[in-house]
Amino acid sequence: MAHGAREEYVEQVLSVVERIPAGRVMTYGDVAEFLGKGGPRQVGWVMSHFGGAVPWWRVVRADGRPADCHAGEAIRRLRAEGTPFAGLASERVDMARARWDGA
DNA sequence: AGCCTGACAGATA
DNA sequence: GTATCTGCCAGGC
Repeated sequence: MAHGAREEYVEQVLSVVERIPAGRVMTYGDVAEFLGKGGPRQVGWVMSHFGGAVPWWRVVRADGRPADCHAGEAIRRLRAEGTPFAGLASERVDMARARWDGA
């Protein structure tokens, strides 16, 4: 389809994010690597424009911290669904326990 | 084409 | 711990 490449990529990114179980997270890089195309920045681009329809708070940066522009809201939602954090007062997700590979 | 920007990542100081 | 740089891929001008 025309300009379909972009929309198709958007669809694929959103479908992966949609499948992330509650209490788990994926990094931007993980999503891109799982799809086998694009990169962390492309996933970020998709989320910024179409992420509103999926559990966007389950996509975090590689260090376990949500993106800066919605950090507070994301952390609140992650805590609400029982996502493990690096510390009680930490704003970083415990990646060793919460990281999901997409399988 | 060139240049800047970005919900990123890794390395380095 | 923070600050900065480079690599990455795509969009907008």
